[in-house]
Amino acid sequence: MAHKRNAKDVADDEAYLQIGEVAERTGVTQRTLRFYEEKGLLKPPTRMEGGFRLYSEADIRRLERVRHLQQLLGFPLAQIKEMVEADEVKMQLRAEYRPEAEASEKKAQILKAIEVTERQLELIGEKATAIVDMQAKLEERLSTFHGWLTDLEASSKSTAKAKV
Amino acid sequence: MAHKRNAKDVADDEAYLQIGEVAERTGVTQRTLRFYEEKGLLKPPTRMEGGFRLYSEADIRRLERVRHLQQLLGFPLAQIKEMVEADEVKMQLRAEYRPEAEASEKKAQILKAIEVTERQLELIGEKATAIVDMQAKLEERLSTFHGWLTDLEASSKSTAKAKV
DNA sequence: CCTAACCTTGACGTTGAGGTAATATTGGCG
DNA sequence: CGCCAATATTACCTCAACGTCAAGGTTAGG
Repeated sequence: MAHKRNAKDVADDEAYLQIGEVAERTGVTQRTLRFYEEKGLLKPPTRMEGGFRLYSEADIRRLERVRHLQQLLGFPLAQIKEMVEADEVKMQLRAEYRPEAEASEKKAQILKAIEVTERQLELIGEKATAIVDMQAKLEERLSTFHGWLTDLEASSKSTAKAKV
Repeated sequence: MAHKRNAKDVADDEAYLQIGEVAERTGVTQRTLRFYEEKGLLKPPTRMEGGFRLYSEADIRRLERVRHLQQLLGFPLAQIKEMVEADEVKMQLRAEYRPEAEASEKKAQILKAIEVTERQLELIGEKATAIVDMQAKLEERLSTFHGWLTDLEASSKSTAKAKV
């Protein structure tokens, strides 16, 4: 009940997935995948001759980072794009990091990565403190309520005692 | 350059503000104020005979809670509405809390408040952990990069020494 | 070669969160 | 009073982030 199948031609093997499979596996609609690509959140995947998109595991990991950022942090896609791109740069760096490379060049790259990371931290920072504050406030209120409750039970018990 | 003025009639005095003043004071546009009202995020303020809106300090505090939730946490207005309403319920409770009231009734109210608060915590909880995790991960990476940097400087220094 | 299932691009629709414009009232100083 | 800034209401516009067709190309088993 499915004519699709092994779409491995590009570099042969490597387990590429078509858009439908990705959609099913990740819960993201095909429309959204194309949309994200259009918006630059996902880089254009490789294609078969016919034009069918073929997603690599790396593509899927990227997609999942996007979704994570979007769902849990609720940032606008433009910002998410920034962050994912920054991530990509850092990955790049990690991969290319060889102690034998030219020192000055490496230093520049690392400085860039530091800059990018600091920017990301900045973006997240205020939200983080805000949300943690909020959480604390709510927990405090909750315990206040629980306090009232136990007060209440204590007094009702003493009332009961008095009646007996 | 402004014909507005003391709009105190309702219960006389109390320092009500017209929409324009609220807009200026809070940085929220008039359109947004009306929009929030329409969406139930703000309760309809009192009006003058002519229909001009008059906002109380309480109205403004509510507005500021809304903005806080929206800007810093980025929740959709529907959820913000939920939360603000819940807050209102809790405030109500706090105000009405008199140890002399009927015990069973009070208990029910407190239980309600606890339920509402727990719901809010639930909404926030996962976001909180996610964002804090994220922050931690970024900070870890940052220190990794700094580590690389100091490694680099150390080795360049030793190279220099060797040359001398 | 046929055909079912899958995919492509393109265009238009929708919902959330407001902005902008037009027209009608209102409020209060001179 | 008369004027005119401030408001109210109504209606349409925008932008983001997709949803939903429509019309046709692609893939691969039979």
